[in-house]
Order: sequence, then C-alpha cells, then structure tokens
Amino acid sequence: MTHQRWVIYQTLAGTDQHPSPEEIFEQVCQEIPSISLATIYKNIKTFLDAGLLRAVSTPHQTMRLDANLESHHHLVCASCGTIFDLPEDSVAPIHIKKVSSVEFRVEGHNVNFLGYCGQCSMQVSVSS
Amino acid sequence: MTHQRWVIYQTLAGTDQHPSPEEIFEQVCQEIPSISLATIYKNIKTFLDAGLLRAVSTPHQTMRLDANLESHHHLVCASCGTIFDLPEDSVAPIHIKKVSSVEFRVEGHNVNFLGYCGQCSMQVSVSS
DNA sequence: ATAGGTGCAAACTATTTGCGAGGTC
DNA sequence: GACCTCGCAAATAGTTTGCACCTAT
Repeated sequence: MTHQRWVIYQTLAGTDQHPSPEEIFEQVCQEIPSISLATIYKNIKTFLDAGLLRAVSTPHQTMRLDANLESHHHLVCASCGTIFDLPEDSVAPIHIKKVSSVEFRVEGHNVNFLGYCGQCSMQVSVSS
Repeated sequence: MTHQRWVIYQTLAGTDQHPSPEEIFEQVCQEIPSISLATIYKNIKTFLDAGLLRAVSTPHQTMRLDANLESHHHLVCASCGTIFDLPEDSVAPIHIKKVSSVEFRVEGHNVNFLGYCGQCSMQVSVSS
C-alpha cells in the first residue's frame, strides 16, 4: 500500500536468500534512506500475519534444549509452542534424491511438524 | 564437575520437555537458590559444545524470512548459517506412520538438513 | 476526515561478557 | 597452586511499543 511497504516486500520477494530483518533494513535503506528498522519489523509482522511470508525456523521466542541425542523429530505446536518428541521410526526414512546445484555436505536432518496440540486444538475449535 | 553443573545436567537429562534456559534456571533454583542465570547459560554453552545437548531449532541468532510460500525444505550450514532452499520433490514424501500417544493435528512439516556448505566444508577440511 | 503507516526513541527480552571470589583436582 | 567455574552486574543483540506526525483513500 505505502511506498515503504512495497519496497520491503519487493526486497523480500526478490531474493532466494533468507534475509534477517537487519539485512532487509540495509537493503531497503539504499532506496529509502530515511526508513527505520521499526518499520521493517512492523511490516514483517504484517506480512507474517497475512501469510505472505514465513519465518524459517520454528517460532520459539527463546532457545529450546534437548538432551535426547538420538535422532528424532518434533511436533511443534504453533499455538502454545510446546514441543513433543517423535521417535525417528515414526517417520518414513528421509533422503535427498539429488542436491540440485548446491554443494552441501549433509550431516543430519530433522523434521519439524507444525500443527496444534490436543489442548490448543480444542481451544481453537471452541473459540472459532 | 562442579555441583551446579551436575544439577543443571540432571535437570536437562531428566525431562522429556524441551526447556528454555529460563525454565532450567527456575528448576535448578529450587535445589541451588543462589545459582545465577549466567551460570545456566555458560553451562548450556559448555554442554552444546561438548555435544551433550542439542538446541531444537536451527541456530540462527536472528529471524530468517522466506517469501517462497511453496512447500520446500532447507539446507542449513552449521558453520556460517546460510540457508539454501531444497525443492519439495528433492525429498521423498514424508508422513507420520503413527502419532504415538500424543494428540496432535499436523498442519505442515519442514525438513532441515544440517551440514556444511561448499565454502565452509573446504575451510573445515583445510583447517583440520 | 479518517484509518492506518511512518520514524524516532525508549522499553523489553534473551543472551553474553568481564571480573573478582571461591571451589576443584 | 593452577585452573576452571561461579555469581554478580553491566553490556549487547534482537525485537517491540508508544507516540506524534504524515499520507492515502
């Protein structure tokens, strides 16, 4: 809608990198030197809410630790943030068919299933 | 080695939750009321370095955004943090065989392959 | 005219660091 | 005794918010 919103979105859409808010800020600054970092954040939030954008990692506001060193996967509740373990054998084996163009040495992988836990699932159903 | 380190580790190992540093702190506080949050963080770092502990989400120090709304996966470099996209069809279809005991409504999933990108791969080889 | 967006500065939250005191081997 | 760890407090990084002004419809 506004010029700055447009430029921010173009910057995000026009890259295959996965920029941080700070990086967006620096890029947009070249077009709109007067822009403020707060505007970047506010717009990112708007885009996220609108579903035009996704954050790459699972959305914990803080670090989450795991002393279970065996390979396993996670169920992450999008609402309350609770993480449940999922034993590796609950999921069919995973392997990359071909690593397109990128040179990359894979050491491990981890699947995050995003969804709603029993509790939140109910609350959402009730409140909607 | 020290008492506090022992208690912190026991707390981490003795839960199937995925606690935040803050939560660890509160738990350990009940045994060692004089402990400081900085000690928790220092020990977590020690454990992470030693490989006794893992952080659940991919380790960006900051939010990473993605305007590509199609389902796809990520290659995350453990060294430099760069994220590469991997088209969904590069990976065999994923599905949960059975959701063990947990009630959970899955809405989506995402695979993160952790490893080393071409650049960092070389540097590691050279420096080691 | 009105709703919503912007920029600034201040507030917050999560995490890290420096340093002197104290515990461990 | 040397070295590492602890606890405190201050510093830093990332993100959010309040507010007054401005702009598009």
